[in-house]
Amino acid sequence: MTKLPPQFITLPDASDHQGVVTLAHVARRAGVGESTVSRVLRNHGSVSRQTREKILKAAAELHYVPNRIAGTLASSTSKLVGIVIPSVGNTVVPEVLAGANAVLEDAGFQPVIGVSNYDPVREEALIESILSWRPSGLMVAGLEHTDRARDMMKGCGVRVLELLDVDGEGIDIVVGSSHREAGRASAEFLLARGYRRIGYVGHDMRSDVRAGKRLEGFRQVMEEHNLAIADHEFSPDRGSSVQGGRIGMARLLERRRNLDAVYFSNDDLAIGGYFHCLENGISIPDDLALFGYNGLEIARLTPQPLSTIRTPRVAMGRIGAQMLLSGGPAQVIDVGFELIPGATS
Amino acid sequence: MTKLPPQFITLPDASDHQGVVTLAHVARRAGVGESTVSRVLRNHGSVSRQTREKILKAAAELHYVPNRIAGTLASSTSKLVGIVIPSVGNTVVPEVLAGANAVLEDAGFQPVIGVSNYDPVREEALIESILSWRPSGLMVAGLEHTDRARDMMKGCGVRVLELLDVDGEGIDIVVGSSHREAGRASAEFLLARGYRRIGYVGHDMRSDVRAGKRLEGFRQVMEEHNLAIADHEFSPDRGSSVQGGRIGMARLLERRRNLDAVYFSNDDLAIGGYFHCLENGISIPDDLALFGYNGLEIARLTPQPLSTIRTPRVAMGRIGAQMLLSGGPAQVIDVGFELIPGATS
DNA sequence: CTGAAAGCGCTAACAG
DNA sequence: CTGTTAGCGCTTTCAG
Repeated sequence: MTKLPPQFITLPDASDHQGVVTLAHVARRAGVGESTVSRVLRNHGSVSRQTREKILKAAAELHYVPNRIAGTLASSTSKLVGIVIPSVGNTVVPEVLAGANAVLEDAGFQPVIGVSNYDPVREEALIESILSWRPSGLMVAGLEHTDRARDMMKGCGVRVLELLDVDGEGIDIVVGSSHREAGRASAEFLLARGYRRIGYVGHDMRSDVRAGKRLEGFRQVMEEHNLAIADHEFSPDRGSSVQGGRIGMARLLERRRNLDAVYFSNDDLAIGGYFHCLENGISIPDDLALFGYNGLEIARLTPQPLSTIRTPRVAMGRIGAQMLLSGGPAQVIDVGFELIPGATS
Repeated sequence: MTKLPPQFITLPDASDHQGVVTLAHVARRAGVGESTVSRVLRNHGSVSRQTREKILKAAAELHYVPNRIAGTLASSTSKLVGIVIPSVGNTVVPEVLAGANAVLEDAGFQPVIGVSNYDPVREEALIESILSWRPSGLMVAGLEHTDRARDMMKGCGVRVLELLDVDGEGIDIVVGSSHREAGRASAEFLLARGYRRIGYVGHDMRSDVRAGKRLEGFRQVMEEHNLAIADHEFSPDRGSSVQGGRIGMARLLERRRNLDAVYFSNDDLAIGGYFHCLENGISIPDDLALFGYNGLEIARLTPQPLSTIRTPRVAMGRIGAQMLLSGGPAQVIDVGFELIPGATS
């Protein structure tokens, strides 16, 4: 129907090193049609050995780099996966990311990431922004999102993976562990060892919902034993911080000298608390027991390994990514956790 | 366990189309041309208040999410920035990333990342892969790359930022600090304090070139004083590891009981070594001095803060990203480093 | 096995 | 201020 005046049809000159090399350049240089080049470059469809080699040679000579933007638009199948993480500094996130990334890479996917900084509103904006790149999957942390964020994730026709937590309602695929149960297990462990006057050192609960769930579980068990957390101290920091644990610990002990155990919202804080004890000659676990969460490498290598709970973080990322790409049904996978009794309790 | 919502497609007024809402739908619904919609949605060009609102309303009603893939192709200006990092687990990378990400986000850019795992060949592949998304900038770690990787970065017409190191020749923009100088400064510091029998505990030098440069600088100074590193131990781990430092330290001391100081390739290893000493009653710094590299938070919060060198990592990422986006000339920025005398030397 | 042609959804001149 | 019209570079029928 529409025809271009012949004089406007200027096939790109293969020897033209100015603009970017396109598939058309390769085609022209190899003396074949564009579609054939496309077939060869994607290893799709059958092409004679001869032309294939001709094309490969031309592409190499021209230093051709395919334009995936164009490819994605044309095929409307993207090799992009969106990832929204709460933070990069956190020790947990990198491990989950590493597991996921390994799978994604093997499958030829490229992650587009956004960092929400534990802010749901920011997360919402990032999700929208990332969705506009038309990824074929989206990974987010946790189950708590703004209403609009949930709506977008539900309605965008893209597979969604929610990681790290199973306590709540998911959108599509959920891979994580129960933080409430982890909190319960921690309390049960400490109580079984005879500790009764237990304090808590945590960080900002509003931003780290999962730490809040652990505390909730911990409290539940205490109440079931007609006990309560003796005192608590919250570090103002968002997320983990050794310094926060150190200070929180100092403050807590200043107020309560009779505690026999302290439960920390995570290992970073616990290590801070541990250092405080080391420095102040507080004997562990005799004077005071410590319990963390995460199972960080460093916490297992201190002179006295920290009692803590570990989750299979790398596996979480791996499994999640596999499910995201596999096209299976929506489901929840609880990867569980492992309580590691250390020398601090 | 859970079931997939029966249908994703929620198009309030999908009179004639299947699939996702496009700009054309919005245009039709608002009764205007596509280009007008485009103008409004991008806040570009002038549109009457009336039609603008009509369009915004239509877009909202249809839950329109723009397709940036199409936009990028059409305008051939991408809001993607490629980032290739050696690892996610490393403490250094997240901080640089955080600095860079803050700038990128403010400017509306989305990072596409790849993890090379300290493997130059993998890095090369990632660079090619990421370049195929036609980003408007590319950030990589360090100055050492395969020849082909360098060629691609030079020839792709995209601004390139090399981070973390300035000892060598850069491609375009370089933001980092001198590792050789850091190594030299470390040696000078230890020598000035009177230490002479100095051992070294490091990790795989071939993968972490920058650690190798530090060691080189350290050795230079030793030689200038007619001294040599007494003994060394290499952890097989790629990158940092507390465990590696612990084991390396143990092995080193087994062989050499007369050392008076140990230089570590980074703080993670140094902390491992420190823990070994704590546990084995080795008095620091009287029996043995320790020196690291990185200035990690945790290394400054141990009962005895570690002597180490710190670089402005977040600032590095920030400055680098700013330069990458600003369109300025190619240049090298040495952000310097700070030697932090701790209590371990 | 290969090429021609019709878009993918959006932007960017141009006209009006 | 607004619509029309070509493409962006690639994939994908669909003929040959």
